[in-house]
Amino acid sequence: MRPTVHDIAASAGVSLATVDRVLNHRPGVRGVTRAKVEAAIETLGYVRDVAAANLAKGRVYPLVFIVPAGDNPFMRGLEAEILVAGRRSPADRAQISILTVPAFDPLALVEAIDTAAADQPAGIAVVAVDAPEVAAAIDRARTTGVPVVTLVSDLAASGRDHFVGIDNVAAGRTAGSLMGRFLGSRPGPVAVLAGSMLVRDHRERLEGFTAAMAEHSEVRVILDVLEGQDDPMLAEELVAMCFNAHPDLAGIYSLGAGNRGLVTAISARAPKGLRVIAHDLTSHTRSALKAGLIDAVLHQDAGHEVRSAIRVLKAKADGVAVIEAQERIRIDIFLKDNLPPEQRGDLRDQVEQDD
Amino acid sequence: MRPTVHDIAASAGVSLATVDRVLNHRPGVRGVTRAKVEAAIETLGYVRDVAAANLAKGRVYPLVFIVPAGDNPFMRGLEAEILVAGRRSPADRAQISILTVPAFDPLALVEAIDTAAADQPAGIAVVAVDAPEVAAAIDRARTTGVPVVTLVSDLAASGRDHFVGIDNVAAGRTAGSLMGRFLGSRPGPVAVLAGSMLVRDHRERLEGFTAAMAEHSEVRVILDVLEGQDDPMLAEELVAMCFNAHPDLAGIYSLGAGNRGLVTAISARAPKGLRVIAHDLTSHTRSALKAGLIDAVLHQDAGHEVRSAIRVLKAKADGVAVIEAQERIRIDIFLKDNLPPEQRGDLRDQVEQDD
DNA sequence: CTGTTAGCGCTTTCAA
DNA sequence: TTGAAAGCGCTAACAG
Repeated sequence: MRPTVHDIAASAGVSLATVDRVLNHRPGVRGVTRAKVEAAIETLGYVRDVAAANLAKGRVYPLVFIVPAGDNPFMRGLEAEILVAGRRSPADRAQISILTVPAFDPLALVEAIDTAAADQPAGIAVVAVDAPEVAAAIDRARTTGVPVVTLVSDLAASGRDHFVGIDNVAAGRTAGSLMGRFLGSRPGPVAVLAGSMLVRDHRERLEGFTAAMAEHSEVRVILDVLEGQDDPMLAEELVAMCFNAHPDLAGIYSLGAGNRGLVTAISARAPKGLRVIAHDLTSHTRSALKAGLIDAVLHQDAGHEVRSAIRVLKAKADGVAVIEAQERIRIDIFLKDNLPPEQRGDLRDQVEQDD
Repeated sequence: MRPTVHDIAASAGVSLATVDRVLNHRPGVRGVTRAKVEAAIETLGYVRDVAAANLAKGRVYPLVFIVPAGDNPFMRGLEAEILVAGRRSPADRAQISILTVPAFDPLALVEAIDTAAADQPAGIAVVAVDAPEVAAAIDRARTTGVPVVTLVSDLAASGRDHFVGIDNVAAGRTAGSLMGRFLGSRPGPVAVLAGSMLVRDHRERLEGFTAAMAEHSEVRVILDVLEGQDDPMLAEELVAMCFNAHPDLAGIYSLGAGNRGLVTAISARAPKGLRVIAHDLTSHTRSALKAGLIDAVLHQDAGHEVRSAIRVLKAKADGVAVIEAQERIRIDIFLKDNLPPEQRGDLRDQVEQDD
């Protein structure tokens, strides 16, 4: 049997309360006493039973997630993952609530943040919009003592405690590296379809993509960015026009949302041998991948992100350090051949520890 | 506050013990009483606090992992992950012990399985060798009531309860698909370096690779398999000979271990523009990826596999169903641009829930 | 500064 | 067939 607080209390010749104080770095223990207890902990190899501690504490962590509304499939998937986490949240003593706000609307976001902070939750996770008012709102929340993490889209200008999301420059580089290998010495320019260059993630992905493409031996023209506003209709139109203007188009990198339009345009008439790389595995990109219309999809696992956000916020609430390297979100690459199984909603009801 | 056993006891007008009996489907409760309790559970929306239940039960799960000895980096990484899981095992009430056995030695493996089963642990996870004696040993253990899962390498011929590992045919297909895209219309044959065609995983990977390559429009010669016995020296030699015999070699797929030798041969003198895809991220493949000697690495996350094995074995021990789709292990693809950070050993000391 | 005591939500003897 | 009471490992009043 592993040692308990009773064992170290006995071994150190003190009471349970004193052991507890030492364990939790609470004040009111003489140096000598503390040393005795620590020695006992050390020699007995004591490790605290976190489950029992939590049970005794009865502490809960009210957490607020703020996500953009709208039909962006990635965001809807993110929300679904938050709900999943919410359903098994009793297990990790988190109480999760979700606030949806109009997309790309700084003022609405500011209001949501202020509202959330007013309830003094244990933490706030927010999909940030890159605006000074938003940064200010985040700073206000933190001043009130509420930890804030940015989710998916960062806002470094704010004093947010942590960013939960992928390294978008690296994602862009990965796409560029893949595209370079896919194209080899095949001639022709490459197009980039983005949502908006006003969004930080998209700018960063483009930057990484361009850099990685430049590293390849073949010289290749990268056309002016097509800004599809994450809107399927507009994206389709822009891509179709691009096909017209560049019949020799060799590749296209879609670094934002609106991939439904992209796929429509491609299946209508794409230049022969066109290589396509897109972001985020959704029902649309998944089926396009299977059909061979898209070659590869870069992905960030929303479930991982949500669980990471919860861990980080709880850690911040407790004033405990976060192991940054451990909370780094992976950039997944999917081909049609390594697609994960489609998760039915009710399967996710089960406890899912990781993976 | 969510309802507790006390609440349902009060609401149903019975004692805690009776509630517990109903909750755990234990006998000795009248039908009417049971119905009353179940009604209360339903209307109050009760969900059991698993942590508290485990605390009260004090149940532990002794689990034995059997892995091959030797300097195969993947296996050593696997063992490291088992140790990591072992260190935080108190949290999930698992008591993990590791048995190492000579690699590719069916008899030694049989003995290890029998020894492990003799202690009547809650479960056994074994990296299987494809031999009838091993299948028989696994069946013996299961007859004794000890659940067994195969890990990384399957043995479907046995009655193992579950296989924890990647779909190796799909992995081969992924490699073939990538290779096909990398090579495009560039001429030249492709070589395959394997450990041994006697191992099931390797056979399956080859099968998938060949199939995927055949699907690509370009006709391409796939050379006879080089069997490197997962031995760096032999692998180096075989690859070097292959370079000699085929100066126009376009690509090489290394589907087993021994990649240190592969990398040495490549860095010595590889045909210009050679595309290389290997398996398993190790220090060797990682640095070769960074150096541009390898284009892509397919990977199975040993940490995920270990945690999945633990979950599955505990579920089997409790006679609870496993959600197969949820326990499916992903095939990861790494380029130099999306490499995960190198985990320092001591970082893994922290609790890592998933991801 | 230190100890006593009750209790978190659940399980488990032992009696009734 | 049912219930009372003790206890899992830890924390948190409240006393001393």
